[in-house]
Amino acid sequence: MRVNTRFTVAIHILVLVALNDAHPATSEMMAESVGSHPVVIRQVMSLLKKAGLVETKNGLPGGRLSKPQEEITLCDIYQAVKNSEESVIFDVHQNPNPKCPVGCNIVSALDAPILHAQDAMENALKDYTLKDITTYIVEKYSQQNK
Amino acid sequence: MRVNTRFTVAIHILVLVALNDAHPATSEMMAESVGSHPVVIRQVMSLLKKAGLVETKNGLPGGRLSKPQEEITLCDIYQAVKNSEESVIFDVHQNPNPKCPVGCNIVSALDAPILHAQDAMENALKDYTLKDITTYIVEKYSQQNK
DNA sequence: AATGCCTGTAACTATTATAATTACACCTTT
DNA sequence: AAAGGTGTAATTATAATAGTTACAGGCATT
Repeated sequence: MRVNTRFTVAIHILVLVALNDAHPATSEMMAESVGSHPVVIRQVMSLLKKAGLVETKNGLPGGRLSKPQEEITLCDIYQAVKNSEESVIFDVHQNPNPKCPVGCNIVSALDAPILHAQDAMENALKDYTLKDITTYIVEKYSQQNK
Repeated sequence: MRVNTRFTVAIHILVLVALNDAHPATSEMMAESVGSHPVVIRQVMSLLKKAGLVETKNGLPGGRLSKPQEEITLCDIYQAVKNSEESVIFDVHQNPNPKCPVGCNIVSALDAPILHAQDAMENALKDYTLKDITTYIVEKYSQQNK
């Protein structure tokens, strides 16, 4: 698997939880759907839980959404799984020369633009809710089985 | 140094080129300002050259901008240094289970939102030009030396 | 209350992207 | 021709992150 997939894995998990019809899926079953490892599922689930998007009970398989699907945006999910390292899309190079007029000011010069880009990205993610994703998947699937 | 810093290194280089006052900087000098290795500078420079943002002559130190600073947006720079891998902010998990209704459709379900977020980010980068960055740096530096 | 199945999480390993570096052919100026 | 630079391929080192192991603890069924 590639890097940085926690975000899409989180969406995948939430779709499974949302569509879960009374058959609580274990982390092992979810891992099979996602194509990953049960512990990865539990780790991501833990982040989603901390963010208040999902509720689980220790020892019991599955979980359920804390809010209606329509109220969970992809931005909420993104913020749930991002860590502080990733909190900004771009990393600024670490060791610019403080003795150079450019080197000593490049980092602060880039603050605003990078934040602006980050905000724009997160706002764009607010245009989609979990409901949009589940709806797409359910419709696509029913077409495929027509 | 951290990952993914090509973008900010590229900006740093272009600022040096833009502010370069008749003293062509070698890749070694630039590397000292950036806090990196001369070859990294040449590699990034090569990408900027391919993107038509900068002109250099083999064998000769330094280079010069192909366009006025006002016409080079941070988006232009971003697109110059991104590779196809990074062309999308988020990687989708690679092995969703094709036998699962969710697994077989999650990737295409995420296409639109991810592209939307990517576009929003790139558009936000268009709000800043190289001129904005150099102006900020020059002003900040002159304040510091008042 | 005991067993079995599950979660939660810490800790470790493997993988992989990317920065750093080495090496060298080729260009330019003196 | 010599010195000093670029361009780029190839290799190594580093670090982020996915995968995995291990295990303590919760819950339900018996």
